[in-house]
Amino acid sequence: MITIKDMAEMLGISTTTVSNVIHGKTSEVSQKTVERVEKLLEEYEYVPNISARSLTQNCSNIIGVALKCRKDKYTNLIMDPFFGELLGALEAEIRARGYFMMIYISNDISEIIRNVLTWNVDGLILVGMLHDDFIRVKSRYKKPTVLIDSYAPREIMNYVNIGLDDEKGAYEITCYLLKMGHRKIAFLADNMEGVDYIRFQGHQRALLDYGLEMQEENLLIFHPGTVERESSLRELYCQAKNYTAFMCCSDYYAVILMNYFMDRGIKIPEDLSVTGFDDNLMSRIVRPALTTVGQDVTEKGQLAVDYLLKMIQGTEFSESDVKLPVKVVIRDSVRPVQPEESPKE
Amino acid sequence: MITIKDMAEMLGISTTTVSNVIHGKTSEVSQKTVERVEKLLEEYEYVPNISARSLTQNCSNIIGVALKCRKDKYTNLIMDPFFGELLGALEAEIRARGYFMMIYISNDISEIIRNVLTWNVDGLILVGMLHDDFIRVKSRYKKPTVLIDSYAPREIMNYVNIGLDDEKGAYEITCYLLKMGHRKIAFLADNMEGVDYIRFQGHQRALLDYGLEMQEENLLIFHPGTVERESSLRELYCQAKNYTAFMCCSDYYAVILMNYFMDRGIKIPEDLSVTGFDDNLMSRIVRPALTTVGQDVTEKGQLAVDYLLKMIQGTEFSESDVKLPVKVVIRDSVRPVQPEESPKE
DNA sequence: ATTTCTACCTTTTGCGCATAAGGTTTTCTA
DNA sequence: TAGAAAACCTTATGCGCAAAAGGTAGAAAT
Repeated sequence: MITIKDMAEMLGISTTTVSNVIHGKTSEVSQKTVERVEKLLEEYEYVPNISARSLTQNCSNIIGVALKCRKDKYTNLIMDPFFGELLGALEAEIRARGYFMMIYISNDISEIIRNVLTWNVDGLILVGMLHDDFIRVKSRYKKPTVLIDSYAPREIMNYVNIGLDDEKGAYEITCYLLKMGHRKIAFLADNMEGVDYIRFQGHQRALLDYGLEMQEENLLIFHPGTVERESSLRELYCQAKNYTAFMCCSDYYAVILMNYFMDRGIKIPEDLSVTGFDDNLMSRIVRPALTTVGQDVTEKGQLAVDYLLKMIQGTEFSESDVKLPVKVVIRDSVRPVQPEESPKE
Repeated sequence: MITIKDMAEMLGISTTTVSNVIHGKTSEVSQKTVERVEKLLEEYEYVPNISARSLTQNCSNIIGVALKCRKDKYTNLIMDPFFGELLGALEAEIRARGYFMMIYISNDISEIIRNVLTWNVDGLILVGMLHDDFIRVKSRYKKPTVLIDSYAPREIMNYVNIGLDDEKGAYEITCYLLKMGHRKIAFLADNMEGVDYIRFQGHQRALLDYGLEMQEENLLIFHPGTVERESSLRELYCQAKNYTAFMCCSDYYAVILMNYFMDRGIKIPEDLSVTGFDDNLMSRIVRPALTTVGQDVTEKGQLAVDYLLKMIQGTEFSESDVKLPVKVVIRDSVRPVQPEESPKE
């Protein structure tokens, strides 16, 4: 690793001059000197030491990305492909903008913030956080922050939230189910906060439009990491006969459930219809292909980075809550049903 | 952000004393002073500035992870869930060991190495690299490096390679197909380098054991990012009738292909058997569930980090090529066939 | 009573970089 | 031809931290 000082000594000039060449301030350096320095830069493949630069500039060029994601408890694998997809989109955009990406897969926001401060990270992207995740955050945190698919108290930090029009997505896919004749619909969610709650509201609105009311027993909540358990799935299986359709808040849940049911003889969509949310790779790959709510993950990632850099660079903008459009993607996991038809055994 | 200097001034003591308390060198500081400093550390939530520490220590506590992965060209999404799974495993282990993780999704190793030097990264984990990826690397690169599922020239860097016993895995799954009566087997790979080539060798060995020889036309190569194309899939579809089984070098390829075929009326496994490699989430979720070669991704990630830290800390060890065990996971995508039976139309 | 030791501090230095401030020349302007 | 300006340098400083080296008391050892 050659340093500016090394090169300055080799050429018998000052470090300032070398630094000026590196930063293209060639108006202050003679053509001849520029060439001599550039030759060395090439020859020794100079790369700046960002730690040092970060010290003087008080910024690091790092963007921290924190994922709270469905991660297998024992194996630590990221199971839901949605997160991988999003990560790819974020990474591409962050790099394209000349920044570095540091990731944390955790939902301990205090820990994340410690890391962020430690590294003097320029900005933070939080994915999938809920209100409760923020309660342990003591200090008021002031770094530029963008949330994706999250729900946070406004008091604690100034942020832009990038999400989907979840209410509309849930409304529309519920309408689709209703239009297909379904009346006994189970709503399967991670929790009753954050995006899942918004989706629930959309679901309810659709029901009301059809003169139905949400019954409490139709709301099935399985916290992250529990739906995969045999016991949870068996419980769902036992309840399946009460419904003609399951509306799930993620493709991941939908697919897990669908397979468990199918393995036990429930025919989908003949006996039971299932819908997802996200439109990730899985929904296209399972059979029957999953009817779900589609989104543009690439755009989500790009927008997140875009707003974050605006905040970092101090560009003015007014949005603080961006809702990306959403559309129902009809595939093969829902079949029409006579409204009066009761759920099959 | 409070600094050591700030606190030293507030207490009217030197920065060294504060630093000593922070590092637990309390034998050099009076109990009373220790307490005064600790009170401030708490109160102002001191976090060290790692950029500064990195400068003095000449190490950064960052581990760089570079993925060369099947990424959708236009959307930049990471499509193969295997990478997400691995990323989760790596992140957990890296953090558990007190390091930070910086990721690059790219196959431009020169660029990666630039980043690594710039950040003074302590070590590097490269995933899925091939020999050719290294040709543009000019300088001899000396940082501790662990490769996962890669194939690199030994001259250019000193590394530990973590992989699977690919030869055995391919051998065994081929034997399984042969035992089931298959004789016309297509071998579908990303390329003829790296792990895919090793897998090919295992495949060939199995064929030889059964007195068969690999026919050139049975080797189907689709470079990353091309197999998803309609034209590639159609080409495969046209060739399908020549085979009774497709052996794929990844679950991703297998699943893509399976679905395309099934959508066009080919019954799997009745008309055609398919096998994968990796055993990621998809293989469990598709129907028919995919018969594939299983591995322990968590262990792969843990071992990679483990060896990397050994290299970083200078612990002696002798391995330079670790092959993790592999086992055939039999599911539902292969059916027995009469050896004399010719491929179905 | 002198020396040695220990407990507890501080001063100083430097990591690599950026930049403010300060020099010379040489060239231009009035 | 004096004075200003431009062109091209250098010196000095500090970011936050760690650690080597250098104190200064008072207690213990000789």
